[in-house]
Amino acid sequence: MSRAADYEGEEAAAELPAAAYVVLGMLRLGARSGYDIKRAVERSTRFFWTISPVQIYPSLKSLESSGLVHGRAEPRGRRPRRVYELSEEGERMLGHWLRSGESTALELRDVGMLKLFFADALEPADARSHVRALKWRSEQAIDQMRRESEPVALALTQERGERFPQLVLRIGIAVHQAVADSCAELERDLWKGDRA
Amino acid sequence: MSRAADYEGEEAAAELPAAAYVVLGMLRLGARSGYDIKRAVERSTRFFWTISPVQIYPSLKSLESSGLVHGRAEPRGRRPRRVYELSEEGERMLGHWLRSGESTALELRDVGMLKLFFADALEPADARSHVRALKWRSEQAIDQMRRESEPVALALTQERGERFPQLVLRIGIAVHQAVADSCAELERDLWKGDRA
DNA sequence: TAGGACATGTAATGCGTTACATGATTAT
DNA sequence: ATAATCATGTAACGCATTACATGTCCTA
Repeated sequence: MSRAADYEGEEAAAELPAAAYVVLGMLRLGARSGYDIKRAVERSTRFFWTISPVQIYPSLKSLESSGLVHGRAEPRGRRPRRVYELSEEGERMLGHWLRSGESTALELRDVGMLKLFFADALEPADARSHVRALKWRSEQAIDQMRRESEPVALALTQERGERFPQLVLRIGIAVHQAVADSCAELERDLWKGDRA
Repeated sequence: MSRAADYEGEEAAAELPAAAYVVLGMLRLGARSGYDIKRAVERSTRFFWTISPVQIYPSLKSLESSGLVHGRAEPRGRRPRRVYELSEEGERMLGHWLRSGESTALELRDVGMLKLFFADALEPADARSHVRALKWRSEQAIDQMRRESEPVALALTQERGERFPQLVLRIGIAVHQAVADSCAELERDLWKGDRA
């Protein structure tokens, strides 16, 4: 029940929330349970799109009740567990969403950058430490992508011929490298500026 | 009234939503009316943090009722208009938020990248056109930053000595340049891959 | 036998968007 | 006269987060 009604519609023409497409997409990439999806998100899309576990399970239910996924119980011992697979309609829905991208408005949300934008209100030392923090954060991100995401993406390429997870990862790394480099440069400039 | 109560609290210790800090920050940078803030956001923070006009006016009211900003009516002819300025408490609140950044989780949301992540579900031609769209989008963003944001940021530096708007803009341009470059590279690789 | 990973939820709250609405001033 | 810009809102809705809750299985 819950929100199922929102998703239902004669021809499944209604738009779904982004989280639902993440779920559909992850099922398509081989995830079977809600937990699988949660882990996959943590290791891949997290860097440019997060969804929390709390969204995944209700979403799966809704998608099932509107026929976009098929689910069946598959308990492990006495522990309940439900596995899902994409229906043909689900596949179509996902494909439609992917192709409808022309209008995708540029969207990039980052509180860290927002804070830096207003950093003239801070003492120079605090501002510099904020820049360092941003740099560190991006370096950490690159590190994690290499350690956690890259192996998964590589496996997807080799085992299933899915190339894009790997390619998007490359963009993610490049973006964070750009942030890290810019921050390093800023740090130098700020240091000079404050000495002069 | 509306949400004023949410913001109130004995010592203004409660956290504000991010939108409120944008408002405070923009007032600090010289914006006076809600409309000023709206324009400032469109020309600057928009690239990494958007807030809509609908958030600005209620936010100003709430901030006023909790003493973080002072407002007074200043109509232009018969057209109503209200101007605001940061109070000392508001200044402190902003500063506190800016300094509390240690825990800022990495956050970057982009539907375009999300779609690209799942683009193996598309025909190669569609996938390539999506990559081109992403590239174009970043090129446009760079263009706009140079044309619209840079002059504003420069003015802030020269007229008020505020350096960070300009510096953050540099990061923004670098990020989009990285995306554009990555996409160009992807395009070539995809082309090769599909021919082979 | 205790801790960590597996597995799945509910309830409350509120932020943010979408759609709608209104009217004054200035420039063409 | 008409359009664009200035200026400020209201109402409804729903996604998404936070906090909380529960229990199983496996491994050291």
